[in-house]
Amino acid sequence: MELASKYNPADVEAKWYQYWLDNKLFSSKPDGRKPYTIVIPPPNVTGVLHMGHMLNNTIQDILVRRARMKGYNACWVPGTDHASIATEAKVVNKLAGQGIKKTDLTRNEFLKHAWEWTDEHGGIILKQLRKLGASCDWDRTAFTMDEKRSESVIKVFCDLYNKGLIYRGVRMVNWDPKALTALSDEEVIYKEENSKLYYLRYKVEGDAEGRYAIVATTRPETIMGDTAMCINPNDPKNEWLKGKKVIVPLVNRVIPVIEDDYVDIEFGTGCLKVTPAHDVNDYMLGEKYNLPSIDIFNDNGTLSEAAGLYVGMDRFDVRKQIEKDLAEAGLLEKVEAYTNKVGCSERTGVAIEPKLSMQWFLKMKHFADMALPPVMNDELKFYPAKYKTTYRNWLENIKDWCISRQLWWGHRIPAYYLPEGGYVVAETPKKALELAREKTGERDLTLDDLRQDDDCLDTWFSSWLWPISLFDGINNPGNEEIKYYYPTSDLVTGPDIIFFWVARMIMAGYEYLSDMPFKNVYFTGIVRDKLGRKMSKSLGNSPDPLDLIDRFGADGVRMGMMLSAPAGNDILFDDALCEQGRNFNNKIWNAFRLVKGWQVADIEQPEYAALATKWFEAMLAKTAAEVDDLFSKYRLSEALMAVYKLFWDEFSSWYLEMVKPAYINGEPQPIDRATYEKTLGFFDSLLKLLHPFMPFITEELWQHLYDRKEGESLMVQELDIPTACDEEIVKDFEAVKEVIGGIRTIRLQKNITQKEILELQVVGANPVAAFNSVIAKLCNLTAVSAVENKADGSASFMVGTTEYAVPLGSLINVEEELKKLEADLKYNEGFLQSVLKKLSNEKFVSKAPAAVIEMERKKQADAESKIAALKESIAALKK
RNA sequence: GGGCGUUUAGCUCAGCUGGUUCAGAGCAUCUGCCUUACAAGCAGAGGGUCGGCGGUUCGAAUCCGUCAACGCCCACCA
Repeated sequence: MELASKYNPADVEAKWYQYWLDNKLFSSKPDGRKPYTIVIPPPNVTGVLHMGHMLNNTIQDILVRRARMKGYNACWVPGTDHASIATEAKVVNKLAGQGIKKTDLTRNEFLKHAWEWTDEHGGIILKQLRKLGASCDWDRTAFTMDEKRSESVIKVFCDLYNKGLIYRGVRMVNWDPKALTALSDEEVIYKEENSKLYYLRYKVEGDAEGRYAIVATTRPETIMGDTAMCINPNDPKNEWLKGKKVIVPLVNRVIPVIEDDYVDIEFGTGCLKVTPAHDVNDYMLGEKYNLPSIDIFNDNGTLSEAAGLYVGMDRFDVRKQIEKDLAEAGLLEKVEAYTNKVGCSERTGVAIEPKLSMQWFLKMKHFADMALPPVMNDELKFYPAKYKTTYRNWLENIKDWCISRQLWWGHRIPAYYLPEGGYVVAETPKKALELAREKTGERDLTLDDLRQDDDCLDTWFSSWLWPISLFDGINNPGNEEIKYYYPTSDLVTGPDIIFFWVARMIMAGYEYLSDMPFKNVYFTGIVRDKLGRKMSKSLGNSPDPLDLIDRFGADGVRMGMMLSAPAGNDILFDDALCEQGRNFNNKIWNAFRLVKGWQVADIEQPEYAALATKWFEAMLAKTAAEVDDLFSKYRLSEALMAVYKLFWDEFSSWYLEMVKPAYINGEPQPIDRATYEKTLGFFDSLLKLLHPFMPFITEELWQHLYDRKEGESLMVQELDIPTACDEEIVKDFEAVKEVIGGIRTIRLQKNITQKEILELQVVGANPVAAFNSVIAKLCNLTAVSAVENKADGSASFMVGTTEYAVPLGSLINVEEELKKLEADLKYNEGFLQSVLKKLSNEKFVSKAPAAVIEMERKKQADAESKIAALKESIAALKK
């Protein structure tokens, strides 16, 4: 078999992915094994893959593949989210490009366009995930708006309504004037903004002296909605305003001065304008003091007829204009620069307008009470655990969830209004009609008499059911799949959606299955560029994942993602990491070429090879145990690093070099069968350990390792490497490595090539005598001999307390050697001094534990013996 | 305003139930090698008073206090 000297991922990745698909290796059905389940955080249906997805899905795939190889029935369920606002905005934009306004379309016409868009762009992202190697069970691919999921959502809405947990009412909500819909509190992002604080003059009605109160506001454009001015009753400087009435500037409306200690005496002038329709706090004051409420805005953020002034102008244009007009009218005291936080829509970015409107809400207290304890007591674990605090904070201050959206793309609220007022809530129009007839007592009511609510539900109202609805657990409670796969095992997601999604899934889980939706949550970090900046389109610092895969191979990119992605820490992404991944692939590839290139013969196994296999077996066990442990702690990048070092350093640089057959007269020698078989076995184990991280190259090599049958695959092999490790040989071998390193250093310093054969002398007892054959092979030695005194003219070094010497005859430079030895001696004497100082400290000796003191004594003894040996060497050189 | 987190080698991080696994890893750097698997490589080497200060202790990267810088989350100060 001929293999190229460089690994080419493009040659094999598509082939093996298709092979896995053809053999249905990703598919999962309930059986007698233990389940391991992950539900994908559903990406937006029309989205494209970005680096965050790469990280997230690489982690999920690693977990799933590992679980599969550990004997679990692994099931990774893929799907997409309809992303109500985002998708509707895209469709509206697209239609606008064709000169079509949404308002010109009927609901059904619009939905037709939206579905067309979805069918056209939908699922691209899932196709892209295949390039990454994602081992999802694609037959299970779901969509939050497909039939089963939609049915689940409607069912749950009705159920919660019937339980009295959903109510409808007029409340102050976050209004997005661009998307023209209400938003939940979580969808509002507060951004710091450099704005201005305007000081306005409110003249006091009937004041002979023409006095005025000064009100500081950031929103002068809302004065048309003012229905009161408020002062703090305990504010002496505004005492004179008590009981007075003031005149709203420009508007000339007379409004009362009310008193409430909500007002901060220190802020501005201590006078607050009250605009109940456009500020949450003002709304509260309005309710308390029964103030009228004047809604001066249209839904799109322009001023309404009710404003009286500036009608039809945009709110921000009005702010500029009214500043001028106020100044001209002499009603603007001053303007100060001011930084404040402005709530913006998460999706459209525009400033949120608090707005009174009729919406549907879900009572959250009930859910919060269920969802908090399991996380706090670690039944449901968060990695990293610090997010428990964040979680608790939110749940302890939970507010009702505004679940209605004034959008068409989504699950339409199953509420039906009756001709005479009132409404019924039902899963289907037919059931609604029955209920309506019951409720009204009118038997001849028809469907045409009922009008379904126009709003649809918040996207998250469907995603919160995801771990349940994917297994149809809402529509078919207790079905075989939900019983088998639920609760799922791990959830991998970003901390940015801990409230939106994670918390709410936990709530839904306890509400509908009385159990957690997943056992562990792994929060990934945010992918940033190497300068620590967030990846964004506008900065242009986000690489195209598919381009990266082309350049480095999927395995290389996967490794690049994982190398610096400890749970919860942001990852600073750098192409160089993928390059490291690619290089590693090449290393694996070449090691394989070496091994498969050997001629095998039925000859006796050399002693060094027997030792090498015994040692590597121990290293393999040790690393397998370490990797198990790291996986149990979700420290995946460290697990990868452990395997990386095992393969590159221990296997390639040490083991293969030890067992590699020599060349004689330019002719490669065969390897003995025993070592060869062992080596293939090691390779097999290494491929298993590596497979979850880099599935493609490992499958390719595994298929070449032995003759495989059609349909066989590494991805379903059992990862069953023994973890019992021979610690003794591992420890001994560390010393062997040091001895070999010592000799290599001598070769380098003295410019002696590897081809020149040397001799090694061990002064006194040789603690690593058992490994002489290994040392001789790797260092090209004639012999390793134990001596009383080393030969004259030799270069020496110490490992532990043993001195090793390489006789070099005339090659040795006495001056240089002396210098080196004396420096060594000086260091050891200094070290001994510090140890002695410690040991002569009475407090230390009396208080430190015996084991620690024993350790110090051993240090002392070792240092003393080293010093003696060094002195001897120096004396010998000097004579 | 409240809460959380971070600060260790040039970079990214581990170590933080106090003591030879305590000063580590990978990458980068430097030196020597185109040695018959691999220059996307091999063999070596250098590099940090563990953010500052103070305390506890025989002993502190590790525990306590404090200051500083950076980051994140939450909150109705107009």
